[in-house]
Amino acid sequence: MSELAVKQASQGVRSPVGREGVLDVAAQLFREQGYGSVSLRKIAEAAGIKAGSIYYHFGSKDEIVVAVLDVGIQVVHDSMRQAVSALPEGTGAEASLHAAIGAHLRALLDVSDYTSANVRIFGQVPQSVRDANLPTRRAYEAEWDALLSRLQQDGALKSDVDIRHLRLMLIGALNATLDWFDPARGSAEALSRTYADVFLNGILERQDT
Amino acid sequence: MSELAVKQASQGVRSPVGREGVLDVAAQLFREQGYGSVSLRKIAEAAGIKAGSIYYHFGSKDEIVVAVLDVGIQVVHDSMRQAVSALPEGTGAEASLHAAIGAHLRALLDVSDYTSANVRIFGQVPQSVRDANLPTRRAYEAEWDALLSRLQQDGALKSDVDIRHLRLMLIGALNATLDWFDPARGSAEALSRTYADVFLNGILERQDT
DNA sequence: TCAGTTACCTAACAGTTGTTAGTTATGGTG
DNA sequence: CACCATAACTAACAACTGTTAGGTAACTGA
Repeated sequence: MSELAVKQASQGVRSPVGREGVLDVAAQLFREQGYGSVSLRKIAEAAGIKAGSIYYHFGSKDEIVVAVLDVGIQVVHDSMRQAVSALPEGTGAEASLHAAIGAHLRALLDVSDYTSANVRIFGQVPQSVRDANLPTRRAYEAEWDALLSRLQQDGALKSDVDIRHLRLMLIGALNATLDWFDPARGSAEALSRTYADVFLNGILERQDT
Repeated sequence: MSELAVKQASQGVRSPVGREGVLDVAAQLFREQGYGSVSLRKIAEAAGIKAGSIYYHFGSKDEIVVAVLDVGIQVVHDSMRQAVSALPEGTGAEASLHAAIGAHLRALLDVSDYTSANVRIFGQVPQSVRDANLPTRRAYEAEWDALLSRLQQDGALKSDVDIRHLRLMLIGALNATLDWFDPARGSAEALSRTYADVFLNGILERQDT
């Protein structure tokens, strides 16, 4: 039984788990165990209900997965947009990129089971589920492309780097941290500083200065 | 039926599929479809034999997966080590890193179903299987750490970058290309040039020069 | 009080999974 | 020829999967 299930059981009157409760538990299990080894019965047990009851809230397993994936992108998208738009006007490329990278990493590593579940299981999920999540994904990608294009047009980024490529490389590197990052041994904050510095300035020792 | 199965069937005398044939087919299916949705019956059918027959060559499904994962690392490890050791003595950091990155990307994107299967399914596989693959993995990681340390000791890399972090960031970014790279629309060769340049020099436009 | 809604439960279904035991055909070796 | 290892096959198993139909208890508004 999950914490949620225990909590429910210890209360005299157990309030309904509901659609949201099922979704929360599903996101957590997907993040921890991946898509393939999380069955509806596992989700139900962790939520403190029976498997059949899930069909009161959702029409199919795919419907749950799609919902988790969509929320996962929305959370990181909101986080990133808010962080960037909160910057004072005329903020430089360095600070802008650092803010965006920090927001992405925080959502992924600290804040949201939904976002980490998305990154973890997107490649394991049936094609139809992936397709359903695509529009939400594209919107987030467009946000990044807009930011990077703006910086490039300001002359802050090299004019010969391809924006799409750069975005794929950047987000790919950020998402890969999920495989090894241990929040007990480092902060997402410090990580984002390292990543921003490497991407902005490279790792080569320079003769100038 | 797979190409292999068809090939076998069209020959009058079908030569045995064997352990190797099963492994090849398994690697290809894992690369294409991930771990969860590839059953022993799918592997068997693609190989042109029946599911039960697989147990003549392997003791369990896990044993197949472990074998695929190990070969996948060995291939990319050999490729990378050979590329770097083939360089003339005194080769600079730029060329060394470019060679290593190129070797990794070629193994991942062009050459080996085993390597791409490894990257794709490692995160989907049971803990016990992951553990069995760990020693092989560590050896490859050590090869990278050795290369990066050497470059740093030569004074070519900034002295304040953490080697382990850098390796995780680099390999993470490289492996992430598997999710979107289309060999029909670009070469792994060109990709490795882009990646090496970004990591070495960064994306910031510079005032100097 | 009573009908309606909400949120669950029970029990079963058909299909798929990894795995096993026992059998069979083939080709080389004494 | 008989013998034996190789490499497969058939048929079944128990467990687990997503899913469905029908039932039940508790709260809500009239």
